[in-house]
Amino acid sequence: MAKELPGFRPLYAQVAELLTERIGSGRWKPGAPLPSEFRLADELKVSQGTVRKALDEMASKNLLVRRQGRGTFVAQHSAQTAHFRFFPLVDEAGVKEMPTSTVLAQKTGRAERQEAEALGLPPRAPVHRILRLRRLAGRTVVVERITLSAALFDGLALPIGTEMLEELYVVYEQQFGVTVARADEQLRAVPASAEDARHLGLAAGTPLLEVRRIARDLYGAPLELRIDRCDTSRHCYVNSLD
Amino acid sequence: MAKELPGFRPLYAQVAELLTERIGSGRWKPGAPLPSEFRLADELKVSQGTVRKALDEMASKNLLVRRQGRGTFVAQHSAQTAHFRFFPLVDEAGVKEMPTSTVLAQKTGRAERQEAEALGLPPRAPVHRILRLRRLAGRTVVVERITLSAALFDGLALPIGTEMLEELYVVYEQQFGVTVARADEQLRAVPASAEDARHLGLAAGTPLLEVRRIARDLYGAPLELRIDRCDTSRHCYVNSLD
DNA sequence: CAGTGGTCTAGACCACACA
DNA sequence: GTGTGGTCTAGACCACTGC
Repeated sequence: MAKELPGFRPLYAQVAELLTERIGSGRWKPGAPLPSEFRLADELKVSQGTVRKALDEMASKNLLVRRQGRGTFVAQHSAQTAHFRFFPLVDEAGVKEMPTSTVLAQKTGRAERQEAEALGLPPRAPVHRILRLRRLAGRTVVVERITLSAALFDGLALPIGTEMLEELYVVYEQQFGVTVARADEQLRAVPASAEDARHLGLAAGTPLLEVRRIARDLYGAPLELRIDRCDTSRHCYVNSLD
Repeated sequence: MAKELPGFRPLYAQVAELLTERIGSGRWKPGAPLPSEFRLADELKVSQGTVRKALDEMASKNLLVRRQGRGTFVAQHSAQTAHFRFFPLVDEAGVKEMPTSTVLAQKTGRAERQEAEALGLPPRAPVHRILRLRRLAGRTVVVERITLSAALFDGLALPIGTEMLEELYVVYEQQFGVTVARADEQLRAVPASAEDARHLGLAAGTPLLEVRRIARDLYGAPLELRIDRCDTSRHCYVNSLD
C-alpha cells in the first residue's frame, strides 16, 4: 500500500491531508462527526492504525476533537474555546476573564499597502475596517483595529455601539464558513496616540502593548489583520515557551 | 501487563515518566544516547511499540532528539537551539539574529519577596543577581535582570564586561547540570526608567516591552527569574497561537 | 553489512457514552 | 448491549547511518 518513492510522504500524512481538505471544502462542517476509524480505514484502503495516527495528528493541531465513546468531531469555535486559545491577556492574579466587546465603527474602504500585504490581497482591494473596544472587569483595556477582505467577508454587518456577546471568530465560522486555525503575532511597546488615550482613559504617550496579529485558516492563508493596543497596567499578555 | 485500576495512567505515560526521571537524575546526561527501543522494551517488560510512544511523546516535548539510523539522544542546549527556542525577538524583516551579551554586574544578596515567590524559595534566601545587556545588529536592544538561587547555582561566576559567547542556558546545563525545559512569560508595556534609558540610549519614559520570564526544569520547578526590558523600535517579539 | 528509528498492519482488550 | 476511541502488543518492511 505504501509507495516508498524518494521524497514521498508517509501514508498517515497523506490521509491527514485528504481529511483536512474535506474539512476545508465544507464536506464536513464544524461540529459534525467524522466516520469511525474503521469506516475511514475501509474507505481509504489503509489500516485503522494509520487512520488513527492521522486523526491524532489533526487533533493535536486542534483541527479535530476526539471523545472516547462518542466519536471524532470537526473542531468548532465557541466563545469559550476562541477565548482560551486566542486571548492571551490575564489579570494580575493570572486569571483569564471573558472580555466584553463593543464595536464603535465598521467601514469599507480600499486596502493600504501594509494591509494588502498582510492579507495577501492585491493593492487597493476592498476591505472592511472595524474599530472595537474590549473591556475586562469593567475597564476598557484594548483598542482593537481589524481589517478583513470585503470579498471574503461579503455582507459583514456588525452591531454598532452595543455589547457583542459572540467572539468574532465564531461569527467568521458560522456566517462565512471560514475557520481561524492559527495566528501569528508581533508584539511591541508603543506610546498611546491621542485616540488610544481617549478610548482607554489614559494620558497620550502612555506605554501600550501593541499586538499585531494575522489570523490564518487551515492552510495558513491570512484571513484577518488585527492590531490591538492594550493597557497593561492591570493586565498582562502571557505566553509559554515549549 | 497493564493495570487498569480507576485513575491509573497509561503504560506509555508511566514509561515516559520513568525515563524522564532517569534524565533528571543525571543517569543519562544531555547529549548521551539512550538504549534502543528494543533494549528498553526488554528491560521494562513492555512492548517496543509502548516504548516508542513514550519516546515520541518525550521528543515532542523537546526532551529527546531522535535520529533515524543513529539513535535517540537526550536533548542538549546549544547556542543555536537555546536561541531559537527561547529568544523570540526578530528584526523588522522577521529574521532571528544571534544576540551578543555583556554582563555588567553579578552580585549576591537576599531574595526580595517577589523573587522568592517566583523562584519558590524561602524569604530572604541567598540569590545571585545579574545585569546584562544584549545587542542585535550592533544596537543595545535589551536590558536584562536575572535572579537565580545561589544555593542551586553555587559558585556561579560570569565574566564581567566582556562579550559572552555562550547562551546562559548552556552554562546552566554544563556547569550546574540543570536543564531549562520550559519558560512562562508575562509581557507588559512600561516606561523606560532612567537606568534603562541610559543603557539603551533612549529618553527616560520611552515605551519598552517588559518580558518577565520564569524558566523551569523538566518537572516545572522554577530555576530562573528574568526580567527583560526591550527596545521594540526596530525589533519585535513574535509568537504563534496554535 | 548490521543496527537504528520510521511506517504500516493486524488483532486484542479496555473505558466510556448512549440508547 | 453496541459502537466509539484509547491502549497494548507483535511482526513486517523500509530508510538512514556508520562500520
